[in-house]
Order: sequence, then C-alpha cells, then structure tokens
Amino acid sequence: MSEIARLTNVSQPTVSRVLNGNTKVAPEIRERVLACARAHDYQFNALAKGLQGSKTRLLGVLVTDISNGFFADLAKQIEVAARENGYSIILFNSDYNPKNEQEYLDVVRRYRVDGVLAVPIRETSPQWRDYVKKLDVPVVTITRRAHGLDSFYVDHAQAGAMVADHLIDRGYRRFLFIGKDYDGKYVGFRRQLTDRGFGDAATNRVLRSHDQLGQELRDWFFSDTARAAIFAGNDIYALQVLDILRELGISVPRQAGVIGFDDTFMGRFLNPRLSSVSQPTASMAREAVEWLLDRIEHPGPREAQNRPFPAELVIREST
Amino acid sequence: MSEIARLTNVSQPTVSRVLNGNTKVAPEIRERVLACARAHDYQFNALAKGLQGSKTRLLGVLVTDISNGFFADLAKQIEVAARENGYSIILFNSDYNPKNEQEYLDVVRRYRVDGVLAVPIRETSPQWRDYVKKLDVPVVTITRRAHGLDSFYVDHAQAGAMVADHLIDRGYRRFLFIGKDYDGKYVGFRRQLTDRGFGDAATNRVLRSHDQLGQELRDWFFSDTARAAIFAGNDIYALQVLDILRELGISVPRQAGVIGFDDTFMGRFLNPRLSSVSQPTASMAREAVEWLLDRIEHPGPREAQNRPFPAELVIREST
DNA sequence: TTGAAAGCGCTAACAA
DNA sequence: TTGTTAGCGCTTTCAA
Repeated sequence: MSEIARLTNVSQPTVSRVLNGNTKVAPEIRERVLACARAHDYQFNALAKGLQGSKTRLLGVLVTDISNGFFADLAKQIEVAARENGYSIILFNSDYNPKNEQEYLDVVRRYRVDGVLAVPIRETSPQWRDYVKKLDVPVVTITRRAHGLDSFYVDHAQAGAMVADHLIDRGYRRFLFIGKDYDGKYVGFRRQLTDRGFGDAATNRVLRSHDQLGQELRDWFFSDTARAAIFAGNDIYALQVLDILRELGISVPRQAGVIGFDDTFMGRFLNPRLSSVSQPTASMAREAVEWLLDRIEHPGPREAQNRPFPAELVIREST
Repeated sequence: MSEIARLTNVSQPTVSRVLNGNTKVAPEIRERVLACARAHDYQFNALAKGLQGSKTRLLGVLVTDISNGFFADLAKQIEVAARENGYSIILFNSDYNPKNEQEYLDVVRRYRVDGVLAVPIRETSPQWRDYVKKLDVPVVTITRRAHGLDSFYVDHAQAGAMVADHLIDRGYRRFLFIGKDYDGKYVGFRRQLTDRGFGDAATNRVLRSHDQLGQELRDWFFSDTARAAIFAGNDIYALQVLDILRELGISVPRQAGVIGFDDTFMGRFLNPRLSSVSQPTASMAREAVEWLLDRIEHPGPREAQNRPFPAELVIREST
C-alpha cells in the first residue's frame, strides 16, 4: 500500500480506503490508485489486516475423517459456501482422536480464525463443551448435536428408528449393528426394535468394525436361521459387509439385508445397490456456514441454535 | 506476551525469547515465564508472527476434487505430514475449474502461506507455469508433472501403457477409454495399443463421462463382437461403468473387462472387485511435503525436482 | 543475558 | 475528502 501511495502521490490510508471501497474517495484518485494496484497485481496482506480487528476471513473446519466420502463431500460444500462469502477454510482431520481435536483448537486460536465449524467427537462431553465455549470465536457443530452449542445435524436416533421400522417391515427378524454401541443411530435403532418386540439380546447384536469382522459376521449369521439384517454405521462398513456376505455365499437382500448410513455417492452403483440413510449435506453445510457468518458479523451473546434436519431413507436393492 | 511480561517482571522481548526457545535466557526467568504462559494458556498470534518474516507455518493445498476418494486420501496424508512438522494447511478445491485455481493462488498470496502443494489442472500450460513461478513462494506439484516445477507424480503415460499390456494379455481385443483424450494415461494407453497392433480407430474409442454414458457405452459395446475392455480414467468412472454393464446384462470380466485408476479404497470391495492402477499416495504426499518444507527452510534458486513414482497394477476380478 | 526501540502492513481515530 | 498518527502482537536489531 505504501508503494502504491508513493507511486500515485496519495497517502497510504487513502490507498486503503480505495481498495476497501467503503469510504468516499475522489473518483479521480480512486481510478489512479486502482489502476496502479492492478498494474502491480496488488494482493492485500491478510495477516496485517487480521492483526487489527478480528477479521481474518478464515474459517476453521474440523472433520473426523476426510477420507470418508461423506465428510469429504461435506468439507467441499462448506468450502464452496465459505468461498462464496469471501472466506477461506483451514482444514483439519481429527481421525476420531480427541488429542488431535484438542490440538486443532489450539491451532485455530493461533490463526485467529473468525469462526469454527466442527464435526465433534465428544459432543456429549461437558468438558469439551466448556472448553469450546471459552474460545472467543463462535463454534458451530455440524452433523452432530452438542447441547448448548449451535448445532446443525440430523437426528441420528430418529434415523436409527426409521431403519428399524424399515427392516422389520421388510421381514427381517434379527439384527446386527456395525459400529459403536453409544452411537445415536444405534440407540434409536435399538429402542425402536424393542418397542416393536425385537429387543432380545439374542436377536440384536453390535459389532465393531475391525480385522476380525468377517469371522464374527459369519458366526453371527450362522448362529440362527431367522432372517437377518445388518445395519452398518456408515456406507464404508456396509461396503465391507456386502463383500463379506458375497464371500460367504449369502445372498442379499434375500438371506440377509444390508443398509448403510450417509448415502455416499458410490451406494447407488454398488452391486447390489445399497439402501442407506441420506443426510441433506448441502443444505446442512450451507445453513451452518451462513449461521456462522451471521454470528461472526453480528457478535454478542445469543441463544444456541438447534437445527435438526430430516434424514431420508433411500431404499435400493440391498434390503 | 506483554501481559506475561508484566506478570513476570521481564520485558516483552524476553518473553518472546523464552517462548521461542532459541536464545539463551536465565533458567530462573525461563521457568517463571513458562509457568505463567501455561497458567494463562497462552497461544501465540500466528498473524503477528507471520507479519514479520515469511514464516506463517501455513501451507496452501489445492486439489481438483476433494470428494474423489483418491484426492481426499491425498489431502489427508498431506495434512498429517504437514502437521508433524508444525504446519497447518489451508485447503482449496478447484473442481477442475481454472478460474477457481487462479482465484486460489490469489488467496494463497493474501495469507502469505509459506508454500503451496497443488494438483494442477493446466500443468502443461506455459502461462500457468510462468504465473506460478512469479509467485514468491515455493510451489510443488503433486500427482501430475509440470515441467520446470518441482513435481511428485506417477507417470500417467507409462501407467496407461501397463494397462494396455495387461488388457491385451487378458485377451481383450477392442478398447474404450473413459476420460479426456489429452489425459496422459490415455496417451500412453493408446500409444502402447498402437505399438502392439491395436491402433485402429475402430477398436479404440474415447468417451467423456456424463449423463449419456449409459447409452453411448451400450452402442459401443454392441457395435462389434470382439472382446471388449474398458479403461476408466478413475475408479469413480469405473464404478459407474460396472453398474451400467450390470444393467445391460454384460458379464464382467468375461464379456467385458473393466479397469479403473487410483485404486481407491472401495475397489477391493466392489462386486466384481475392481482391477485398478495404484499410486503410492502416502509416499508421494510425504516426500512432496518434505521437499516443500526443505525449500521453505532453505530458500534460494534450485533446480526443479522431478520425482516420478512407480504405479502398480492391481489385478482383481474385473479384468 | 536482558531491555529499549523500531517496524512488519495494515485499519481506525482524529484533525485538517 | 484527505492526511497524520497511533497501534494490532510479535521479531529483530542494537545497546547496555
């Protein structure tokens, strides 16, 4: 700016005024400065700008696993929405590790980002919530609900219940969930199964996804003859389950039903095409970003926004 | 820092010296300052720090499509490697749009990132290369070779030739490539087909992936009875092709062979399991990041690094 | 080994 | 409408 000021015979603050365009400047000077800036391909220094007030036009985005198509897509939508509003994102991957998540919140403070969008790992932990609230930037939670924080999410428990209904209606009589037993979707799934009379421990199991999954799945499947359905905590698990079942010669959906979660892109092309639960990623991302920007641009205490989105059952060939 | 200086009765620069740890400070003061910083959960201001020299400890990462599992994985690896070295990444998605790419290079300058890792769209364009070279930060190209710039990539032409050999050896006699005809892998693929006597236009076609793909694929397939193979420019196209073939009742690999590119995670679980070309993502990312950091930490002109990595043919059930 | 002072590139308050 | 001045939070001289 000083350089441009020198070249155009005005003061440096005047250059600033022209380039930011929010103050009145004589048209003649204005043109001269703009021309000079263009000629020298001037780019403002975002650091110097940010050093002043809090406006870095940087958003921190924290996801749990970017290599999962669902989150990759989410990150993409967030980035697009942010860019449309002149913000850039600094991205972090927690890998479901609270240590990384904590580390990231420090990075975020270092760069004085204007706001944070996070897929939390410990959204139910009061310590985490308190820590986040002490941060002096607005934090918005996406895809998961964190009480007391702005949250944009689909209700996993309700989605789980929808899955239960669907599977029961399709005639499946015993159920396996692949994932963690404290996962909201399992909680809702199990509750609904119980309500409809399928709450037996015998007909209702949880398996974590790991190397032994094939063996365990096989044992579970052949331990009973009732028609079996598998609810995978995400589409990636579902993909693996389909492969295992094929290996075992179990036909889907006849002998076993399989349903995933997130409705990632590949699902509609799998063989058999995968039933799944779809989340409105695009609108979630957009609304969350807009809400966050609104909080950034109009600071001050405000009641926590709680915005649930409807999940949608996408029924294809696997159930 | 001033606050800590006040509380510990030393000067602010001394606090800086303690916290950065590269200058000698009396152990007693040192302890006092560190204790105080910890107590107040001090986080340095990366903006103020970056305003000084060029060290923002920020890396710009530009990919073409983060929702493609291959690039998502690449971004993840880059982020991990960067973080291990104390750098954070600011991520951008070009969506294969040169306008976005250009815009991003401006953002990168605004934030004074220390270096850039890019998956370029126009790596063969001299204008792009010149523009990048004028940037005063080191730029490293990943997954694609850009002459005159540091490049970490697999040789697509050579990989394409490997695919050609493989398909011919499997007994396929006519070939379809899904992607763009100027794609390096197609260039190498076609050259090798020609060298081995399968250069006929009649047996060798290119199709762009789009809505009409199903119809076009069908026309192509039934236009001849020779055994057909389809080389998809990436695994996502391959996934779609498999689905179309299944729809048409064409059995893979018997009536048609299908091979993808990138060997993304899902490939090994598809039905049939997808043959593909695997790139050493992890080592490419790691080496590229390390090279970039080396260039950042030891500036000065240097000969452009040209680092090809070997691609590997992963043969599964689809060919 | 420590402190005082200057300055990185901007914005904002104030004066002209 | 424009210029002058101060200051954001650090690092980096230069003295002491």
